[in-house]
Amino acid sequence: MKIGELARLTGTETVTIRFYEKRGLMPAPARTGNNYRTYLDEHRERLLFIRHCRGMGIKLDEISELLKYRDQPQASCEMVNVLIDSHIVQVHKQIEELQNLESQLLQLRHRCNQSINPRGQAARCGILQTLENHLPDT
Amino acid sequence: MKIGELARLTGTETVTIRFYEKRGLMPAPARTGNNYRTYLDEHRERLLFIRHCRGMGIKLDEISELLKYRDQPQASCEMVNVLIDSHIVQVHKQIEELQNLESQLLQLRHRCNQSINPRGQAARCGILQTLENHLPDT
DNA sequence: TATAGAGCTTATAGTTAGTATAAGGTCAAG
DNA sequence: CTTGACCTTATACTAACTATAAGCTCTATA
Repeated sequence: MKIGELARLTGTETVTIRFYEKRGLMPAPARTGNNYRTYLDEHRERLLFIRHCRGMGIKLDEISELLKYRDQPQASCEMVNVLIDSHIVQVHKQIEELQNLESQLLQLRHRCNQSINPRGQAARCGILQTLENHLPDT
Repeated sequence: MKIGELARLTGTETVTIRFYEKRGLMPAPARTGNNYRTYLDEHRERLLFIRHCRGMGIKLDEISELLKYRDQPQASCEMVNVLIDSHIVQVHKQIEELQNLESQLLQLRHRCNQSINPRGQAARCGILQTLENHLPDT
């Protein structure tokens, strides 16, 4: 199949497929006489694997790692667990940081002080003043 | 003060200060005879404003917007509210997406199947198999 | 047969918010 | 007089694409 069909089958942009090839995630496929890339089923499976990983937020470098294990069935899969575990920790940290940020933003938003700034002048904007002097709560 | 002192006072790298200048967030300051940048208190205040915004995850383009209102005290501050509100919505969406991702990752992790793959061979790795075929739960 | 449109090819630049590196000028202290 | 800290500029790199340009190939239709 040509790159367009592979793209359709996997929900991937053709440019992204070529990008993965340049990054070494996808092998350079055979070419037809007119220099078009031709893909086989194994390419589609590999690409789906990559896209599933991306859907989990796994980085391309880490996906390269995973592909190595996928390519060597006899290898130990211990590192796969390690990789996923550290990814989980990372995602959890991100969530906590964003929750923190959200509560700070909500506090900042409450500084709007519409009551004492009825004309809505920037000079008396409680939000701008807060950003000027310090972060809320600190 | 020179750039190094400004950097120390605001907890910003000197390169970042120059970067903000190039991006138009910080004005080009006066230069001494030896071509060193010289900053005043108003520069320090502006930079702190920027850093506080960055601490809230606000993008540089949005900070440029906020600085415009900061520079025009008579202007309406309505857009400030709008900007912060949309940022809050955005952060909330990110949190929800990451929570979704986390639960998917946890499910993936449970596919490890140590029991039926005691040697830990990649060929029987439940995680790799799951990534191969589909995302967990879908 | 000419041409329009879809699809393929490559290369390059832009996105975010810096960070890293190189190569060089300035200043104070030892 | 040289060492070290500090300043200057410019360029390239990060992640994972996306956008753009310029050009080739194939098929269908006028």
